[in-house]
Amino acid sequence: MVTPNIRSLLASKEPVQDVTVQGWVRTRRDSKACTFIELNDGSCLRGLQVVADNALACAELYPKILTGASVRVTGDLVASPGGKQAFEVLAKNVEIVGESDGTYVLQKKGHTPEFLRSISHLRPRTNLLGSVFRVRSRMAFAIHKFFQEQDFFYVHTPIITSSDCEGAGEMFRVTTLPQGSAAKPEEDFFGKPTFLTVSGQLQGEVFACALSKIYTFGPTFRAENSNTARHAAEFWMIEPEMAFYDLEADMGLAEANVKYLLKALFETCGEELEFFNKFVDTGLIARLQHTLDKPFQRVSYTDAVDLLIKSGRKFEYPVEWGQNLQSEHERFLAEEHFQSPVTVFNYPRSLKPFYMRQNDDGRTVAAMDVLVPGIGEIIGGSQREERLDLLEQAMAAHGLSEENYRWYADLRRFGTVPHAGFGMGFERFLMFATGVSNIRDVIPFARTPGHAEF
RNA sequence: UCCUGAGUAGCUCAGCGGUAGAGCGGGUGGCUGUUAACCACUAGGUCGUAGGUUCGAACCCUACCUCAGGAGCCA
Repeated sequence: MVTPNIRSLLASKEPVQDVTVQGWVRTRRDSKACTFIELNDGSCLRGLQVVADNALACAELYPKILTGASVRVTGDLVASPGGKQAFEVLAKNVEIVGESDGTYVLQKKGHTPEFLRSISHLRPRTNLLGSVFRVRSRMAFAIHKFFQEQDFFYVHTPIITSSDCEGAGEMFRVTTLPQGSAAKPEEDFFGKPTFLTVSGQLQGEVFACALSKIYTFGPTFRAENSNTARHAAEFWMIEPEMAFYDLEADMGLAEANVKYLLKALFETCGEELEFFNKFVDTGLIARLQHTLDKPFQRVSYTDAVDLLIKSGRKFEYPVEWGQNLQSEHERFLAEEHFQSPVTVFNYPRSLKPFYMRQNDDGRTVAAMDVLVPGIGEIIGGSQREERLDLLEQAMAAHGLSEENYRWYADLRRFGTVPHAGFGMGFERFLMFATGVSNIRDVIPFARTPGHAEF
């Protein structure tokens, strides 16, 4: 039996005879002649009010309809005399599909995100997490639309890899050898050391140098012992890679990508946005609208350093050309100076991995980071070094073996082309889009140091 | 990993040296087209764990655990 979801019923313009609706009870209120059940099936934020008369044969069940129970209701969708909803279901019959009891912990009142994290199996039933995960799904779809509409091909890069996207971070080892085994890597399952991928970029470049424009969108893994609200050991990343793109075009695509997603957000998640704006972050909608309306700011790393020095602001970490921009610096740029997302480009060569394209000044590379207010970096990218001699120099300087990266150098040996790409942290984007301040609350089941529940 | 703060009822919190409290949630009863419904009664606690100080510790001290915020690393 397939029954209409609550979203479609609430969208109705007129009464409907004989509907069946199923969902979970959010709350029940008794009245003299009837009981009111607020039903939610996750199809949308709002619930459906069910009015069940005490004269019905099923009335004896009402006391057992506690918060969290699943029920099936048949009745008519009618105009509601109550002020808070246009339509409600006047029940002819109510069945309990699955009971709940007084130990069900979710209440109609608010819960802290910290508590909800401890019940990840129940939290999708809350307004907050339900909204987050509806948004997550729609944004994932919008990402595919954005790239597919521009003739990008979706490439499935490997999860298990033997190559290290140098500079991306610590890797999780994948092995079938018993714990503490003294066996050599050659005796392991793959005959060599293997890891969970930290990035699909290098393999993405392979496909960009064949299909021209590609993107990956999948899980990536970092074994960093990072304990912050912005880091997870398992997260999803979007990584486009484009042949015949320079840094300028790369930055343009990154900015267009963010704007496209925000547009889709406003079009498909209006109800959820209103909810976040009310209960999570009261400045959210204004900030997102502002981001959508105005062009992203761009500033070179060198100009950004000047700007920070001239700001007169006292920073905990000194600002000096050649040093990484610290969180406080990035925050100053995005939140105070530009008050909008800002793309910082042309970073010192010494700070960046081997594959980034050397600029003519000899001391910077064609790298870029997109910084957004409140989150910091959500996108990092670069034009890749397409000149074989310079790539080999860079690999040597980073102590990488020519043997392991021969396939990567081959892309430059045979029909090399300028190309570029970037990586966007999907959860980072979701935090920006929802105002939710902890990455653990935009991932269904978060994996962080010390935690891999469920 | 480092710094700071916090752990009291199922949940959110008050109490901060002298008999363990409220709201919500649960139970019982009442009222009512209700909508964070309302009113009354009721059950529910080794005050994170282990030590210590004190006549007496939820409260002060120490260690550990957990969580949060900030930092580093990054997406």
